[in-house]
Amino acid sequence: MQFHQTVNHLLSRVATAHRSRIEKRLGAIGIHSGQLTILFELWKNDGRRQVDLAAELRLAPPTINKTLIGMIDLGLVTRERLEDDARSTRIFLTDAGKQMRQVIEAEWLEIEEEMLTVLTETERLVLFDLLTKLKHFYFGTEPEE
Amino acid sequence: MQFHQTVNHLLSRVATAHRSRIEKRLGAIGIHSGQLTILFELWKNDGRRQVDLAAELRLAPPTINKTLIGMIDLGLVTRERLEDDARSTRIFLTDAGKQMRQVIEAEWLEIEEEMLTVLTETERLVLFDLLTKLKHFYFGTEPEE
DNA sequence: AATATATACTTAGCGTGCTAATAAATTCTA
DNA sequence: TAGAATTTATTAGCACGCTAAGTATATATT
Repeated sequence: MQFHQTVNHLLSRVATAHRSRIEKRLGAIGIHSGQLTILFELWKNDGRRQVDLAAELRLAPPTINKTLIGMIDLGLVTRERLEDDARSTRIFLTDAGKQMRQVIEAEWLEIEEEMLTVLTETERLVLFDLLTKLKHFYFGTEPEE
Repeated sequence: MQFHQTVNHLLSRVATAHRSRIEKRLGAIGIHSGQLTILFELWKNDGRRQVDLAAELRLAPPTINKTLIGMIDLGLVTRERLEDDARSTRIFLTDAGKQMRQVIEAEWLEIEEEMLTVLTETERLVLFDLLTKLKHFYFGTEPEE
């Protein structure tokens, strides 16, 4: 059988290379891919609970927790216990975390453009559509955003 | 800006979910995704040097090294110093490593099918084509296999 | 031949993902 | 209301990716 000719395998290899490239580009800014994933969520909706971030991103609670520790150290976010439920914490962007958006936005679009140089405009749209379908498969959702 | 509407972001999220799913499925067999990546290469071409595996897969030498240690522990491969160059080692599949192929082959195809249930036959082919182009971008190669 | 450079593997340490197990707080239920 | 079950965050520990630094061997240079 041709393992190498499965979407499975192709996606795996491309994904690793993709993340590696993103890490390298973000590294210059002083940030990591997992941190960015959370920043994206907070930029969209600040002050979420950890468990809600985890659920939204389909990541395990310990993953969120560990990444947040790094982000607190970097001064990107703060944590606050809820008053009406001492189990939970809310995560808030600091000014630094908010301002980071400008720089990352530019970098993110550059990465996007570079990656898509090998595709035509039509192919980009098709790829976006197909990845969206896969995301719905993995996330078990209907279109939302 | 809509970060969430970039291929970049979509690919990142899908990739994480994809790997997570693969890990879960392979876990039942007692193997991990990084190990499988190397197995794929060895099934195609046994007895490679570590540095060649790293180059072929675009992974850093320490990554290969660490993963191989786990595979040796599992009894999937063996390491042998080259006689004519004591710096290098060749990696050989054990019988266990060879026989593993049967089980994984079946599992791999199942995962492939499940993932692609959300796509039509045409979409599958298009996705394969687009991912191939991205792979060439990241790997810096022309079609080879 | 002696030194310098390059190559290959290894070790140490980090971020991102996971599961399992703990601790604390809340909510449910009998 | 007391005890049980659930929820939330955390800690510990693993695999997989990376870079930086170290060691050993091979090759080039002088």
